[in-house]
Amino acid sequence: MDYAPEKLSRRERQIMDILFERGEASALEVQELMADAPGYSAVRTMLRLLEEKGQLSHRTSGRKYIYKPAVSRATARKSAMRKLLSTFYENSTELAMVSLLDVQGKKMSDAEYDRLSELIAEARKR
Amino acid sequence: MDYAPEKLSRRERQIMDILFERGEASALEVQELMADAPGYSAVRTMLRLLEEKGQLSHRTSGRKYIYKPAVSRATARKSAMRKLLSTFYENSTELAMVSLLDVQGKKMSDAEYDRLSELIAEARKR
DNA sequence: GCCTTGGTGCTAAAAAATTAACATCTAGGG
DNA sequence: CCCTAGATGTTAATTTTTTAGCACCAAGGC
Repeated sequence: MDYAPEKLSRRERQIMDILFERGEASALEVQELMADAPGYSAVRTMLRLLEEKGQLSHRTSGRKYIYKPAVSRATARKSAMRKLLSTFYENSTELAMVSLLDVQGKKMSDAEYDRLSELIAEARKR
Repeated sequence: MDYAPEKLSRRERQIMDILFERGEASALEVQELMADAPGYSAVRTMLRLLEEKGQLSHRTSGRKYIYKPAVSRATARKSAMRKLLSTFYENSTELAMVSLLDVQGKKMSDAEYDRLSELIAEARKR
């Protein structure tokens, strides 16, 4: 299965992104994390609709609802990475890696570079 | 400057993605590339609105308009990669690289792995 | 016990996005 | 010259999204 944010509206997507980043959150927390946040009611309605569509589930904690994505982070990650590759990098791992190494702006530590090399070595073996 | 697709509606975003992937395209081509494509008129309207908002520009080719994103691919790439990292990878280059190496599904050639290692070596030097 | 606080449930209004329809223009073929 | 095909210009209707408002309910302090 994969996660298809293309079907979601702007606000729905914004909320899903927050939940993927955060893991899980209450309506109030979601609101606080939203850029250009609308009113509390609006946020709650969207959470409810997302749940009706099967994008979210919730558990209760005291009187609160805590929402989280219905799809695992791993699944969503994979879909998102694929979409990024196809949209911006002509499906080229190499091009994407150039961006990836560059994007943080600051240089990484030697230990980090070692770790990255190791990841490639592992992938090669497999 | 950076590219902020969060402000765009679902369809607008879908169109921008197509144009980033494709480089440039006419209204008809955009329509053909859209999933669940709406009518031709609808596509044209959205292209016009995107241009009014400054997201696109067009040139003419014969009687046709050929649209392309107002922002460079490099700029959009950087924004997209950053957003991906923060939403799904806790801003960890390493986590992202794991996905990146994994996502294509199939193994790469030795030459490709060599090239990737080289990229890391270069980044380290800099 | 009762009031206040902080949450949800539900409904409807408002705004925005999406779509279609029709008018218009222009190049090219017969 | 005239007609058709294929494109854009413009407007308005429809649908979806987004938002707010109010009713209700439960837990905790006084």
